[in-house]
Amino acid sequence: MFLGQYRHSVDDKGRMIVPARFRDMLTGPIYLTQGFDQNLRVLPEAAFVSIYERVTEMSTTNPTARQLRRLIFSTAQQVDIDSNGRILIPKYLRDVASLNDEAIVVGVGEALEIWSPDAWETQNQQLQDAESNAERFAALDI
Amino acid sequence: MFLGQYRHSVDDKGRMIVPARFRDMLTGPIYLTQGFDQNLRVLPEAAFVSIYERVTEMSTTNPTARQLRRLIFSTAQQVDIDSNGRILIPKYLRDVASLNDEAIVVGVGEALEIWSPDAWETQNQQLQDAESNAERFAALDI
DNA sequence: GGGAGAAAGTGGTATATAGTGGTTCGCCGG
DNA sequence: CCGGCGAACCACTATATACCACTTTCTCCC
Repeated sequence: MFLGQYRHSVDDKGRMIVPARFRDMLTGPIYLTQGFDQNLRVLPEAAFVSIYERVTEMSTTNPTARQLRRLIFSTAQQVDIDSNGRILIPKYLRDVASLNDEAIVVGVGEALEIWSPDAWETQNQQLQDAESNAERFAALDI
Repeated sequence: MFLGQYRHSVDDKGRMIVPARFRDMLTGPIYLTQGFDQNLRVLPEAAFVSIYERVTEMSTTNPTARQLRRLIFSTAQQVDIDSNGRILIPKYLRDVASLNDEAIVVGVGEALEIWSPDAWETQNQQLQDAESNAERFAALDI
């Protein structure tokens, strides 16, 4: 289970540390994909396969399904953790998320998200809005 | 069952004592999450897992679900009790609850809450207001 | 009621490891 | 054959965590 948030540097080659807490949960193949909110997602094999299956069984004749499929697979990349615990983020994915020299890595349960500090700040503002939270949580009925 | 309230110091590394009364009830994994009122919640495993499952099964393509997932998981952390009976509260969670050098730990039945002294004072004022209590609690029909 | 002992609470220090940056080696292209 | 780019390796620095020692408070026994 991926939890918490971390700030890490991205060097000019696009290398970024995977927070140590997450590393032992990422032993198998890792998939890096474009997220839905100007961010990136890091998926362990199981999570990626489950998305793959759901998207694949969607109708080919549905234009939206085709677009979703393109979005997910054309931007996806299988990456490895190097001997120092880093992954290499391809240039085109860094551009998608506007990553420069720093990134915020966020645990969201079964996956990770990578954000530019600015985008995360904006996102966080929204998340800390107490009133909307009341509505969000109401759906959960905790 | 967690009952009562305690005042404890938080050192500059974010370490805080778990009141001795609560410690033997917190043997398994412990989860620290953001609460609903600028406070933190300490949950035993079972309680957190039930939240995890409900949030995880929500759709990835639903923006509200994504935000809810971020809100809950990015502000959560699995923590351990060290050999001295303390837990380490990550910086971002101390910020959420405005914790500096002291915290109030409150038992609320199946969980604990951690408050900054100021926030607790405000909360306590409300709780001690007998007249509005009568009205508010009447609506609950216990 | 007082004293002693044990447990709870606090703070500091050292060390392992996480994190960062640089350099070299190899491969591919010109 | 030479040059450039990319990837892996290596070494250093910073930080987090685990360990240790001390103080204070509470409880039990005399």
